[in-house]
Amino acid sequence: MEPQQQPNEENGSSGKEGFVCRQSSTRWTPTTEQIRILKELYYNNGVRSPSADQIQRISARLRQYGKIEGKNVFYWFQNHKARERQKKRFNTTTTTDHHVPMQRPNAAANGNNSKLYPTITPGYSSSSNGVLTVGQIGNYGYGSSSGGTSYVFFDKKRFIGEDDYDV
Amino acid sequence: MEPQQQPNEENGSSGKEGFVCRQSSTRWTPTTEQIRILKELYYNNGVRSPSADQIQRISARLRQYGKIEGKNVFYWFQNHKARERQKKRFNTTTTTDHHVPMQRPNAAANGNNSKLYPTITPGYSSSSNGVLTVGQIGNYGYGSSSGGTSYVFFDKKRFIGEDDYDV
DNA sequence: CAGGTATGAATGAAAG
DNA sequence: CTTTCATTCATACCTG
Repeated sequence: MEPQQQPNEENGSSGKEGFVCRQSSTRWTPTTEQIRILKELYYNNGVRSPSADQIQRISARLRQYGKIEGKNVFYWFQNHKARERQKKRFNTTTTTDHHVPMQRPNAAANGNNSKLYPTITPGYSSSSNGVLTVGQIGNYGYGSSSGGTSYVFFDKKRFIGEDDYDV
Repeated sequence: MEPQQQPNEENGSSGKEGFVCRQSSTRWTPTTEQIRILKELYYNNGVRSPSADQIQRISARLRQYGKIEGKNVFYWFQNHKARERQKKRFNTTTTTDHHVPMQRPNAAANGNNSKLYPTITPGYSSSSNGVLTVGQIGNYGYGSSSGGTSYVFFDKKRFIGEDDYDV
């Protein structure tokens, strides 16, 4: 289980792109160094959904160890978080019965299960840049701020939930 | 970006759209035709945040190719736009440019103004509806200073409740 | 070579 | 508008 492939770390860093011929055409295959750093960020720093700003920085750092794009980082965190949550989802009600133990929750993998997320490190969040998304930044003139702006105004609930069905 | 090969594209183009095989999912699965049209609208006509009127019309048109609801169209545009922006965000550094470098809604429809979308005509179209579908131009519909009340007044129930009142 | 699993990528839906 | 969640597809890679 968990056949963590160890494709050497030659991929990009100092090795050659010998294998690149095959993989480059398709999806990104992270190197062990990249994975290590990503996990470090995830578990150590509590980074779970990095902002665009952080993604840029992370991908820039990881690029030292191999080809990588911003979206790779983005997806990695998305998936990692989602899968962790997904696995946990199984184990909710009733602790007695749970057959098909396909895979134990990686309790030891991260070790910090006790506290789950070691805080979000309240200090670092907005450290590097001060972008902070204030509503809509790119308000290019077709501003909606004045009138009935977004759809939220007309009852999102109605729109989606459709609780009411008047004609 | 969209190498997504939709394995089920016959959702309505070449057969009964009743059931595709295994579409018991709650989630809308657009057909290739629907996607093609949506992209056409997005890129050719610059439609990015269609108004309620437009949504209704678009969904009606797309319904020919498969089951679809207004909210699907709504979400599609929202997602498409958001993802395009987002992708750009972690790839480009937000250096310089603080002054409306924006993409105009691509009025380039000139010459390409085929009949694909019957109601997109730049002027207006006061048919029975009299909805006035602003196609391109930066004003995405709710720019009217006088009649800007469109949103708050339109019937959202139309989107979801639009079972088959049309035609 | 076939099968299974882990995981990158994509996107619909929705929350904020 | 922005961000996140959930689900699914596609594929790399391990295993027998």
